[in-house]
Amino acid sequence: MAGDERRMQILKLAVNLFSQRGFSGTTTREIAHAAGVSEAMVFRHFATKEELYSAILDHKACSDSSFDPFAVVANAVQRKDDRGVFEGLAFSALEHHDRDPEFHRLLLHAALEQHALAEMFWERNVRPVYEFLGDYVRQRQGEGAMIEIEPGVVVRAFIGMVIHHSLNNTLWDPKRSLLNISNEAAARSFANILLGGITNHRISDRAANDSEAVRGHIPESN
Amino acid sequence: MAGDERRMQILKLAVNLFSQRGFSGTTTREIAHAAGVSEAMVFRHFATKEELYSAILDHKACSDSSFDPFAVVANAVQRKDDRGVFEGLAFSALEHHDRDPEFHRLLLHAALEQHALAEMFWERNVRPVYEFLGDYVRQRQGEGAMIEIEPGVVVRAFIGMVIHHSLNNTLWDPKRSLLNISNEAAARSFANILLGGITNHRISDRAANDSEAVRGHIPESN
DNA sequence: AGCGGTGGTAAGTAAGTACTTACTTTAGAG
DNA sequence: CTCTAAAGTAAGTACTTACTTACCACCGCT
Repeated sequence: MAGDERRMQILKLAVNLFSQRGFSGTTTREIAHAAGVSEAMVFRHFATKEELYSAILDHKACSDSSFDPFAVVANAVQRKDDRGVFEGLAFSALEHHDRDPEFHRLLLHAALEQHALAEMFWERNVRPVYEFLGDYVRQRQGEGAMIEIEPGVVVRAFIGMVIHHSLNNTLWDPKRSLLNISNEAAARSFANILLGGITNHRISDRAANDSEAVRGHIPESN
Repeated sequence: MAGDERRMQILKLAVNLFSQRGFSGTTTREIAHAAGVSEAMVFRHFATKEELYSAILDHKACSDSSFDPFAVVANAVQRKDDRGVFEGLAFSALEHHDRDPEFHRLLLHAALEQHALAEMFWERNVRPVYEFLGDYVRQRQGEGAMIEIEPGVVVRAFIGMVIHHSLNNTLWDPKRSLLNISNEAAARSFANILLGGITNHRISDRAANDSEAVRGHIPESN
């Protein structure tokens, strides 16, 4: 087997193991065995276990990405199609996660282990989305299309819905016993909730933003 | 030092280490050293490393809980105070997570490692909340107070906002460089978004549930 | 045929790893 | 003070870990 081919094969098998057991839970022997070669072969292609791990995260997070959130929503943003923006983003993110469930686990492991590449991923892939979406919300607020609310919290709420849904599907409830719903339906519902809420207000009573009714049910209010 | 006292001390120190490095990333020697005793002492109190780990998860998830979501919202549920229910729940969950950030990490590690107690926690602590909130939404829909939408997806969306926010604060962005907001404000905003959405609809145009505009921007629509 | 480079391994090594054993110290009851 | 039970440890054991070394087999090239 050619060098590059074997390298890729080891990498692929290692992804699988690291995503299931984490860095320190995976042994180089297991990786070698899974790839059907001796341990020495692994160490010919990757100087250390850490280097193999980094190569994986690097490969997954950067090169192989294949998911460009900006391209997905560019069209809708230009047309100021709020539903298009949020629903499109949610749908493509959910699809991406479905296509590569290992990545989510891998990333969580890396973040928990405080691996440098997890922070890099955050800075390079997450922060820009937050800022981009935040700007969009701010713009739409300026146009009077959206209520006055801290844009950051809107973005957090929406990304929360989407990521948490993926996290449930891959980690907590892979059988989907709690909620079994297509990505289309989920994306549509999340966008609907964000944009319209769930209460049946025929006349918008949004003005009462800090309604009195809320107070008093929150323990330790300050 | 008395037996129970030492046992508790070891447990406490082990929580800290396990939450930071996970099960296989933490050595019994580190635990012993952190507690200021010899390894033999750890194994006198806990037969195996696994038993210590389970004792921690058990202790954290069950006994020490100190967070009863049902008690928190019972009052608001009875009064059909939607904002009270969701804001109260969000706030107390966020406060709880703030008070015990190690637990979130611990739980994630356990889930990634597919530890049996993670599933148990899910079944005993998460599923009931989903079902309870789902029932509440269903009831309010029956009363015409909420739009017709799968209750499960509403609950998922809301819990997603809250949990994802906590996850960001403890794991991804502990410096809160992306969003620095009090738990009160976050809970209020999340509840507002869920209940009212963010668009500035003076007249509710919610009827157009499956608006045509959305289609066509979603890649691979089936 | 001979030769060098590449793909491959068996058999190491030194430093951990979880867990044990055999032993000493301490504190409190009679 | 004496006896005992529990708190505590130093120094193991058997095994695993990441990583090396020394060597083999094949294949294209002159």
